[in-house]
Amino acid sequence: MSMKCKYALKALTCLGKNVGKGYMQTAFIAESENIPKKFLEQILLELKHAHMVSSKQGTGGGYHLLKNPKEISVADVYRLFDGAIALVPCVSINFYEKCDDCKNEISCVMRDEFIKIREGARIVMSKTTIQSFLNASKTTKTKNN
Amino acid sequence: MSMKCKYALKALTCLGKNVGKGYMQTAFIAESENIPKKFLEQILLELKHAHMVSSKQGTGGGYHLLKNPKEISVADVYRLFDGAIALVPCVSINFYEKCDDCKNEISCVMRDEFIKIREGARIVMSKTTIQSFLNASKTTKTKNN
DNA sequence: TTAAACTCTACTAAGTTTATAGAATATATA
DNA sequence: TATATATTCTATAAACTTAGTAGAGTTTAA
Repeated sequence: MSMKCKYALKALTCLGKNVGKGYMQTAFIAESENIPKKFLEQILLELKHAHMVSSKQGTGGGYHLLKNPKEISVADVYRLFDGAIALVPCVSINFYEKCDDCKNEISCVMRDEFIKIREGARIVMSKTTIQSFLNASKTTKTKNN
Repeated sequence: MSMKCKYALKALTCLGKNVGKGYMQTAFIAESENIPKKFLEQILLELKHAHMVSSKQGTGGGYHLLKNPKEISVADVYRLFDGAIALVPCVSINFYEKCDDCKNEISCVMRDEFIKIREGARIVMSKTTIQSFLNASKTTKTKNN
């Protein structure tokens, strides 16, 4: 996973703690999550364009979640920043491409197995959401923090 | 997955078809699997250094599998060429590294979830072996080939 | 009017990927 | 022994990706 994608997940989780409390600024998220501010600006903008967050400019502005934390999965964020979950493009659901080196996709002996691997990853990445991270912070974690 | 890793899996499967039939040459594998020959040479050499294949130089030489196809998993080959299966280094079993941006690993709210995601991928990648690909080629696939 | 804060595009250094090139070494066989 | 075959090993390079940085512009509240 790229740093960009990881930063996005951290930023979304940070925003998830603020639901119902108005706008949260880039500078605040950057500092609390240890993310370079200018880089985070780009990331939040991409999340906005993907309709995961909403923003307001000017004094008192910032970002807030546009979706329920339960409805933003690691799979969604991964696809946005890093692309396909599948190991090879020819078994990708959302980023399908023909493999350059494959003569015949139907007769490829690896394809069916790669689909199983994709499903293994896809299912667990779809089940894990921003809410999963928020739940973790409510248990023992906060005591040691 | 890198092309290098995919080529390695294809080469190993090709060698798997030849078990008990002596040596198979790089040039033959390159042509039947559509892999650039000089690139494949490097890959086979790495597989040799990892003790997955054995080789013999000179006329009539080539490569053969050193392990049972059942004992070479996609996870093994992936780790050799592409490194960690985990999405983030701090939850990797074989390639552990501290995350630069994490202040405290214990209190990280994403870690436990990333471990679950790693297990989803790791288990299915470990179950899938060169034998799995060989089995696929024995069923309907060969008819359409 | 000014300061705060997001918006947007361009750029860049470093690292990775996907090869290619060529010389060296080992082996079988004529 | 000479030759062709085939692996071994290291170096190099072009293209692409990643992880940012820079800076000018726009919107908003006070």
